[in-house]
Parts: sequence; C-alpha cells; structure tokens
Amino acid sequence: MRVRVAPSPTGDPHVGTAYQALVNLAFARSRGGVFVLRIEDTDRARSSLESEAAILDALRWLGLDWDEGPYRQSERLDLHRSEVDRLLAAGSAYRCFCTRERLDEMRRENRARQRFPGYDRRCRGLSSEESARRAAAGEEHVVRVAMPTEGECVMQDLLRGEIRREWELIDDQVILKADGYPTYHLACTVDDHAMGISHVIRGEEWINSLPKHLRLYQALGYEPPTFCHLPLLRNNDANRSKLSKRRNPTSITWFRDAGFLPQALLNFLGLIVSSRAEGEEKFSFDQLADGFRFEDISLGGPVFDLDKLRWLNARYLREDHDAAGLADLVREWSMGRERLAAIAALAQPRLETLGDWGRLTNFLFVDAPEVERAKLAVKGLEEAQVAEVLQFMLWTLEREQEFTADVIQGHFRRLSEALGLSLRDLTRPFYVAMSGQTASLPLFQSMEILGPDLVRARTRRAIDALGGISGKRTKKLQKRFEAVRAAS
RNA sequence: GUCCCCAUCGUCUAGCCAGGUCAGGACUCCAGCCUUUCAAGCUGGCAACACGGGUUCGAAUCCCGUUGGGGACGCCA
Repeated sequence: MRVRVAPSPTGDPHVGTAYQALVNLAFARSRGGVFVLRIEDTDRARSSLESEAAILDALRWLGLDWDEGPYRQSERLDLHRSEVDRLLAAGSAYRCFCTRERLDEMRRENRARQRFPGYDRRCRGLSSEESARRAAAGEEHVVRVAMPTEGECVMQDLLRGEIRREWELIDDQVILKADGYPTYHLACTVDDHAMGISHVIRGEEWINSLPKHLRLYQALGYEPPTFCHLPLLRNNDANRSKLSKRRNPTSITWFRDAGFLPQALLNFLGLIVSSRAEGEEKFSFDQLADGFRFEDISLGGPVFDLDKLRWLNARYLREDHDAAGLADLVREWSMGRERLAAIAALAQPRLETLGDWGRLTNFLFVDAPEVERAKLAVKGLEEAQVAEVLQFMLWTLEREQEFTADVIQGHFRRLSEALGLSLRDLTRPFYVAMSGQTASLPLFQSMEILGPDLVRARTRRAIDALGGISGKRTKKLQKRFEAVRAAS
C-alpha cells in the first residue's frame, strides 16, 4: 500500500496540504504503507524553490514526515514526454496547433451561448502526416488527449461510491504544454503509476477531472489505483467558499508565527478527519492513525473553526508542559536569536531603561494586538477610505515574494504617490494595524520581523475594525487597484 | 449557464449503510459554584435533523423532487 501527497510549490504552505498529508499518512501508518512526497512543479512560471522549501519545512514542523521523496516532477520530464509520445503513436492523443487567441474566442462564444465550453477538437482530425510535418517545422503546439465521444464514464470514489458522467462532456485536455512541460493530469497519472501509488487521496476539487485521469490510465495501459476525494476546508464567512488566504489565515507558517503548537493544529485537523462520538477530543497522531477509518470522514465541507483550535491549543499548552517547559516553548517561539537581535536593533534608540522593552516591543510578541477603531483615523480621510487604503496595500503585499523592509518601503512610496497621499498619512493606520498604537517602532522593519502572514492578518483585522468592505465594493475597488497599480 | 459533489445546533460532529432511544458529544455563548482578580476547573442552560412528496405500523435514517451550499469547466495545480 503506497500513498502520496503532492503539493505544488506556488505559494505559502497551505493548511489544506497539511490536511491531505495527514489523511494520507494516517492511512499509511494504519496499514503499514509507505507515504511519498512529490513536488508538482510543472508550472514553470509560478513554481519557486522558496515555496518548495517552505512546504517541506511546514510539513516537518507538523511532524508529517515522508518515507520517500521529495520527488520533483520537473526532474522527471523524460518519462512524461516518452509517455506522451506513446499516446501520440497510439492515436490516443494528438497535436493541437490552435492559437490561444482562437481558444479564448471559442470559450467566450460557447459560454455566451451557455454551452459546454470545451475545446471544439478542430485539430483532432489532422492527419498524422500533417501533424508530424507541422511539428517538425517548429510550429508551436500542445498535445491533447482524445476523449471518448459517447457513452458514460463510471468512476469509483472510496467515500462516495459510484459516480457517472457523460464522456462527451469531458474536454480533450491538454497534457503537454507548448513549453514542453506536462500538465497536472499527465504528470500526476504517469508519476502515480510509476511510483506505485495504490490509493490516490486528494482534494474534492479533482473529482471532475477523474474521467480525464481514468482515460489516461486506460490509454497508457495502467491499472488505476483507488481514488478518494476529501471534502475541502471552507472559509468561515457567509459564503463558505473553499478556504482561501483572501479571507483567512491559511498558511501553516501563520499558525506557527501566531503561536499555535504543531500538535494542536494536527489534532484539530484530525478532528475533522475522525471525530469521536463522545469523549476525548484531544489525541495524538498515533492515536488517530491507530483508529483510522475512511468511513469516519464526513462529506460536508468543514468550516475551519479557529475558536476550537485555540481551545485545543490551550489544552496542549497547559496539559503537556510544566512551567519550565512552557518557558522553553515561549523562548523558542518569540526569541529566536536572530529575531531578537533584529528587534533589539529597533528598540535600542528608543530605550531609556530595560523596563521600556515590554511596552515598546509587546506587539511583536502577540498573535494580534487590540486595535481601536478611532486610532485608525487619518485626517482628511473618511473611515471607508482608510479601509480602502489598507485593502490596496494588502493586495500589494499578497503578491510580494520578497518580504523585506526595503521592498515594503518601496510599495508604500509608490502607493503614496499613486494616491496623492503623504507617506506619513499613508503609513499612520498601518502603525495602528501592526502595533495597536499610533507611535511605534519603525513600520517597515516591524513588518519584516512580523512576516507576511501576521502582517496580512493584522491588516485584515484593521479593515474589519473599520467596518469591513462589502463584496460589491471589493469588486469595484479591485478594478481601481489594478488601474492604480498599472499607473505606478 | 452546464456538469459533478454535498446537506443534523452559529461551528466541528455522533446517529444514516443493516428505519423504532427525550437526536448524543465538543467549541462558542449564558448562568451558577470555586476563587484575592483573571483564567483554568466543576455544574447547569440556550441551540439542529433545509423543504415537499413517497415507501413503512413507524423516517434524521430508504427513494424521488425542490431549495440551498460547494466544486469543476485554463497551455494553474
């Protein structure tokens, strides 16, 4: 029995990845199986080594260690390409020379006519001679799978049982991009087979792609594994969309930085996977793995309840540590040597006695400071406008990979110019959002020390403190934001 | 829009597959006890089977429909 988790290194280590890793690992441990880690980095533009490192770190922090890997898909291109060639030779796949413009146009039309927006299969009829000739001539193309055009795809999901879908509703999916990299569908299928994965346990968002994968298994002559689609973690707001960093802290590093214990987070995720009828809700990974059963997973999308996590975390804090142990924990969390030195550098010029330290640096040692609405005010701006400014910066920072004081300062300068606002006025509400106070340690350096996760969470809190921004308003704002961004 | 998945307290859920208990537990909230304060702890309380049909002596549980929510529809994963 072999399972895997296959995150894509395109952003912060997501708590959903931890959730899936947890289920896979628990299943593996309960049956003496092997747990494989595979990095899905076939998106050359968005994948980064930093993100990959952060994911490995986060999984290790949680104690979700892998038995094999990490494998990188980008290092397995020869295999992927040769399998594509095999499909091409067998006529199960074909080259497509359609331009992106034509595809966009076609999708727009189909959507407007409320039809299935898939590819119209224009290139599927090309003769193999013409196809080979144009490819040899260097014409840009992708490779698509030829899907069956009639009948029904009958799938088995471990949690849901049988699922049926008309084949004609399945698109001729691209499996090899113009840049020569495989898409998820191909790479995942080929690698799962090559790595002997017996159970594919992944998020529910893949359920619609299962027919494509099944077709690939068949065309490649592979025996398909057992598939199991886990419900998606949801946001805690009204619409309950799938958990996103837009609205909630989703990064595993945020949980670490905000002072949660890895055991508590893991336990919390485990509670979603396998909740006890009654009795003890605090349990270790080993206990979870011990009694692991797929039947215990409920199919409704669970809302991530931070309050319950805090309660669990509190229990770990006081039940699993004595006072001395807790002191070690706090020191480790808040005063890593490097971090402490950075804070000292900011505090030193503002310190009269060591006793000032607490007052001055307190905000760097809490998960979130209290923010008074009145303190967020900026002279000459409405509250709503202040909220918008905060939102603009939040969007800017969400895209920023390099979270250093200099880079952050650059963003503030540009935004102040673009909005015609003095840097002083622009930064004022951010001092309050970050520290809870109008007078505080230097903003940009403080933000660097806090790190992207806490900065984003605090900015969001400040926006909420000002009454928030409605969904409608957000859309309009986003347009203006793009305009401002383009201009600056 | 089309297709797929899902539906028990505000939240996580037990019960459903093998119909028959005041629908159970936990978080949150409220009250009381304990206590130098606050937490913690203890005790108690508020709170749910989305709706409509069917099958049945009997439906949260089985079937159908409606509604609601989510997901997918990319040369992203």
